[in-house]
Amino acid sequence: MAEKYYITTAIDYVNGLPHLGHAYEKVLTDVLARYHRRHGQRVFFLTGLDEHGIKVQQSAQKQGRDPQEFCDAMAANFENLYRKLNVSFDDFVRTTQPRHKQVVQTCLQKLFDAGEIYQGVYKGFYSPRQEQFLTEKDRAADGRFPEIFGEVIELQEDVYYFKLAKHQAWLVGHLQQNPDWIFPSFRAKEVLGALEQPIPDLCISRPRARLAWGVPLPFDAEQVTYVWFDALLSYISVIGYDGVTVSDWWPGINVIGKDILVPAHAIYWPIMLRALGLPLPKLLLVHGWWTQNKEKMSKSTGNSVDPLTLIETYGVDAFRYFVMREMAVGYDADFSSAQFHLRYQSELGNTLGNLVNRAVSMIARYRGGVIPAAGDAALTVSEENLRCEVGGAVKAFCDNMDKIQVHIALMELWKGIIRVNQYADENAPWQLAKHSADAGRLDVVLAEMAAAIYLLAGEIGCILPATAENILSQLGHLPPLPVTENPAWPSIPAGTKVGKPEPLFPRIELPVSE
RNA sequence: CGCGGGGUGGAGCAGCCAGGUAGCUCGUCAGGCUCAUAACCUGAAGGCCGCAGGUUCAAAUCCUGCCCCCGCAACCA
Repeated sequence: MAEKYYITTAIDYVNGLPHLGHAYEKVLTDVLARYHRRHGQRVFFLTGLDEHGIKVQQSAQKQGRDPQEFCDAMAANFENLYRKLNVSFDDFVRTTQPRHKQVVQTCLQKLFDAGEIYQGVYKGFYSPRQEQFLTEKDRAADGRFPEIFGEVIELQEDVYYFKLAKHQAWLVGHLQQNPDWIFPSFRAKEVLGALEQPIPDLCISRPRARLAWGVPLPFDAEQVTYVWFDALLSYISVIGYDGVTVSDWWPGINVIGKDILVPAHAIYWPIMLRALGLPLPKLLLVHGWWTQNKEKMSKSTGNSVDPLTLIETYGVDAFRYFVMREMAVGYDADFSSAQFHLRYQSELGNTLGNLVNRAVSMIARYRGGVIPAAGDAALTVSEENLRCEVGGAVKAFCDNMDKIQVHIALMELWKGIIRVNQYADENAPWQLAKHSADAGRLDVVLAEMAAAIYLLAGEIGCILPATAENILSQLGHLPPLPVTENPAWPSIPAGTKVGKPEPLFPRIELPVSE
């Protein structure tokens, strides 16, 4: 039985439009899912949306819509983007789906019965105008609450709490004993830092009167669950959890942004799972943020990047390539459209696109479009070196993908692509074509180039699925190859006819605004 | 002394956790090629890897201190 690989993205909150950060996370997760699939593993890839909460309820109200209607409309934006990004998710969870809500209720009841949830009170400053509790952070410099909150009153509510504090020591121990549980490792330091302070129990409910848009508590119809308790369970709800057994997909890998590591995924989530008697995720893969001109992206400063515009201009694979290549997994990276354009032009167009184009063109021109069959006997040291080095590039690609170093994996893979360009120049098939005495040699060189590209298309397909398909189609509709560390040199069936040479990444004029 | 990240040839970045020829894209200079998307290939110039100590046969990489830059927090259910 093939090894299983379960991976999830964070579920995005629908109260806003998807941006570069959302797109990046989905592509990263998709790349890992595709890699492991092509590696022969059984993969389940889950993404989805977080749709409950006060913000959604208020936004829906403002538009005079039913919350579910509002969610459906917003969900379409996300799903649309992810489909355009070629994100190969196996399921799409929405926290408003009955299949999810049912599991949330099961978990709540189970934890309530086990004494992990108890009733308490919450007291704080409340703004009726904004319909929200205020915190110290909301105070202006003079200590008063800003005008937009209107009259602020002190309010007390009955709510339910989930016991976090009693699990704190255990969690610290887990982090210390499993330094690789969070990737990159420096993120674990932040968690341990946060855990040096005592953590209060987590309030997990709201009175229904104030917040109707949520999952009702099974043991108190006047309350609904709030925030993370609902959202985090999406990682196990749709793969199957009945309160006793969880689907064998679990545990999996949770891919998240650094903003939701502490406290949600590194504190609430493991403690929830422990209280439920379930294993912790295999890994928390924490990625960084995109900045623009070194500043945090935000709608208010008008510097947010719209992935859809980039996809329309450059194509989906250009976008996927850029975000994978530009960001060192785990760290922040800066987005610049000049850099995007540069990578498109040089690495995609000149290095990869042009290689495929020249190879297919030569086969068309010199061999009537049929990829020549060359026997192994005719091989020279030039082919031996090529095979060795392209094979090395594939291995380096895999090694780095296994370590989730996607940016390095791409760099290594590109060394293989460059090597094929070098091979072409080294053997100059356009010269061989001038003399009939060199016909045999020309066959070998053209076949070798085609085979090398065929092999590399397998790895390319993990990152750039549409491009890989395009390459295989231009090479005569070859079937995709699996990805392995030590691949055999591929053989192409005799008589395979190449397609019409089409540039993979046509040159694009820089936008005038640049 | 709050927590964390960063400071690497002209630009932008990898490499650092698992010490051992300083890598990638662009730019510059010189040459080659003409199959190909004005693309491709070769060679060269250009780095005291923020500063100062320490460990080591060996440090961009580990340890200590300092200087800049950037995020996150500072009783946010």
